[in-house]
Amino acid sequence: MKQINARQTTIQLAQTDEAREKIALQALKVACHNCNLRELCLPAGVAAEELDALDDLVYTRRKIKRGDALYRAGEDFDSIYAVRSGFFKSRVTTEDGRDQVTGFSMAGEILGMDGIGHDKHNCDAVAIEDSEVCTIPYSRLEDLSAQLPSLQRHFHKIMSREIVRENGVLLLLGVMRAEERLAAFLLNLSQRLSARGYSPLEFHLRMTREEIGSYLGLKLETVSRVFSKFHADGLLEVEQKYVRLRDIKGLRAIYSHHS
Amino acid sequence: MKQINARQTTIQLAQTDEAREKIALQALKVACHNCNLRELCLPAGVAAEELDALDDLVYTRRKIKRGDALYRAGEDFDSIYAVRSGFFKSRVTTEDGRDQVTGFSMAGEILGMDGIGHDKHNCDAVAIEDSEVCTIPYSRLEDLSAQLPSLQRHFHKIMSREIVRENGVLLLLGVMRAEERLAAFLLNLSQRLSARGYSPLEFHLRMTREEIGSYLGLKLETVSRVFSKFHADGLLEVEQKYVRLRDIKGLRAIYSHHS
DNA sequence: CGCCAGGTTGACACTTTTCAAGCCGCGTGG
DNA sequence: CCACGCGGCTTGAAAAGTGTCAACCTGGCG
Repeated sequence: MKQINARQTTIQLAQTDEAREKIALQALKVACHNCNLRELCLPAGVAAEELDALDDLVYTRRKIKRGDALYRAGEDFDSIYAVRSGFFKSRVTTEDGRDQVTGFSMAGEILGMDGIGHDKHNCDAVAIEDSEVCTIPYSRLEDLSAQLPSLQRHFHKIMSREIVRENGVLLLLGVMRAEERLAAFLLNLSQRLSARGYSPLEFHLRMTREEIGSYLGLKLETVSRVFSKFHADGLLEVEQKYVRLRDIKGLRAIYSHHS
Repeated sequence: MKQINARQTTIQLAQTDEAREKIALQALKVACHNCNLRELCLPAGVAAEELDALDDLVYTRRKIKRGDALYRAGEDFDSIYAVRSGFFKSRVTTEDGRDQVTGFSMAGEILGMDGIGHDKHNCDAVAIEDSEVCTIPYSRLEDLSAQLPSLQRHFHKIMSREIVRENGVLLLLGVMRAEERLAAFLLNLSQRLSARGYSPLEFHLRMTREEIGSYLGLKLETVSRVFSKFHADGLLEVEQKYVRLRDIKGLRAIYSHHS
């Protein structure tokens, strides 16, 4: 209903520049309830009859070129982002310039929640391939989630899951050895790709060895060596960025049995 | 206003057992607007005239003995908790039993947000000294924050800050060396104690070397050695759990200059 | 008063890093 | 279309940092 009203408005104004711009925005605008990422993204759990209201939430998509930042640490926060397509890394940096990749984000995942607490972003989000995001103005999300309990509930879940995810990475960095870390990383990637309809057994890594290493708290040479060892042990095949998992159970054993 | 109504109700029922229990609850009940932790805790940022409504939120305090768990991984989630007094550690555990302390919580800090995402707690919260918490039923928090924008906003900030805090720990575990980790830990502790009116320069560690090590991704022997080295370098005095920081700038230099 | 958890210190082992050399493959420009 | 260059990857050898194991100390509690 709201959508129809919006369309009428743009038709009324169709003669002006402002209107042309508005039409362009309309074209860009993605109805969440038509989006194939619906079940993975912010609208998951929002009642179908309330989905229309979400169209007020997502105004614009934005394309980010490989290597460019969606946002950087220190920038003012005003929106969170849903990844439409592509791949991002998030990273934090020490005063003296060393950095740590804190996560990789793929389609349907939400970025930018680090900015809410202090109205400034705390980390960089960098596209590691050409990507597209939906921009969700935070003030609007606040308003809307006060009205839609299911949206509020799901947004809380998304933030909480980010905390849980980071707990997992802490475990990785705090107690696991190099082989366990890489096994955990590959299994996690496999599971998430699988949830998006890709093969869980073979995929292209979008990130470099250095980025994997930064995420896992290892140097790129160590990552490379562990890949080679996994290959030698018949657990996987690896050729540059292409990976084929040959023995998922073997990988799982490494990751959970402490060698 | 709501508080007065509640009191009247208890008086009406004062003859029954049920009522006696209710009176006990009333006595336990802490009005957030009388709590000296107000500015650090969930009510921070909630408008004064709305503080009364928070009394509906916090029903009960609960005492937790040193060594006991406030909640454990896998338990059903239904409340978050505000630390009234005492000290907690949070920890996650691998399948094969190794564990990682993910944080220490002191008065005014919020625990349990890991449970929202999957309706189960993801980690253990264990008191490391006799402690007391305010129980905040999550369903009530949801309802109330839909009505009080300032509460919603502040709760989001608290969750976001937890994400930011964990980003910091990731940096610690991912790129820092033992001395930097311990320096960062001590400076963080000093700052938080200072915010609570304690001396930033001398304090008692509530946790063992092993717990510090688990948090920092180090073995207890390494923690002990680094303490000894800091002492030898004139940065601090340490005697068992008592610590006196002698050279804050020196500690900061270690933590930020990568020596 | 004695026991025991918690802490310190030393010697040695092991994992991961560092430094170095060389290879591969992709994209650009001639 | 091919040659070239460079980022990204692999591998080796040596070094560094932290872990492991063990002995001993200390202080608080029963």
